[in-house]
Amino acid sequence: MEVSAYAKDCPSRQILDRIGDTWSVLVVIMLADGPQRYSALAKRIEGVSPKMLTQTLRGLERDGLIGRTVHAEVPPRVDYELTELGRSLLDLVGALEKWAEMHIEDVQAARAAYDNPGVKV
Amino acid sequence: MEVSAYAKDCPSRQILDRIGDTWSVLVVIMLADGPQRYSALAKRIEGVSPKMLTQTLRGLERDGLIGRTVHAEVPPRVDYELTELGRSLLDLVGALEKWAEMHIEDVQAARAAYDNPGVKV
DNA sequence: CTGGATCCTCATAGATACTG
DNA sequence: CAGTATCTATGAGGATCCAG
Repeated sequence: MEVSAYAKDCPSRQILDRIGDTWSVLVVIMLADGPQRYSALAKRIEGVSPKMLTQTLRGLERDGLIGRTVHAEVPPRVDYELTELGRSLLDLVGALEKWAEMHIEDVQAARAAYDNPGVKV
Repeated sequence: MEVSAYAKDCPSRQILDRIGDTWSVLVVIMLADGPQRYSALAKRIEGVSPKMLTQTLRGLERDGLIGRTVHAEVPPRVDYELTELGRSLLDLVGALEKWAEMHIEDVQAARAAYDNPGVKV
């Protein structure tokens, strides 16, 4: 079997690109608490710029993972919330966190060993 | 709760950065078949440059996900194989593929709808 | 054969300032 | 408030050459 990095139609690749994105997963996790306003997300997700937040939200919205609701008010108010599809993604994120917690020590130990070849040999 | 993109000590973030990497997951999947030579990997993974392949392999090796065996032969021969830790990652990749297969149609439909706002409204 | 070293370029993250 | 417009710099990644 051969694999192609250009197999863009590969489902896994598409999902991987989305969750591999720095901000997407953070936004999804934030929205797990319930609907949030743009400014709330901006505040809670430390280090994100307006540009990246908007870009991330648009991407998630396009993929049908989150919904966007504009309230006709002054001042403007926009709420974002997880769709059913988005919530299903939480299971995957959960599995990822679980694996990470279970194995992170092994990984870090391996890194330490790799970076300090001389020690304890 | 606040999240920080700079929470580099967050296990999930570290794992995400690794599997979000374009080539890492492909290499891991390739190695699921058994030990492989550098040149075999280079051939099977379409589009990867020697530099990126080496870089990816080093990263995976550093994280303890793959093992590297140099055979004292001429011509040189180097085998890569999954470690136990690496194989455990296959479960996670499997979960990801499963989610992707189950929901990719919804995602693609959402994208189509997003990209063609006028249609069927 | 394996892969290190170097150079280059193109994409994009991020900061900042501005607007409906 | 919720973004958009613009700019810059960083760095991921490709191509190439070379060495053990």
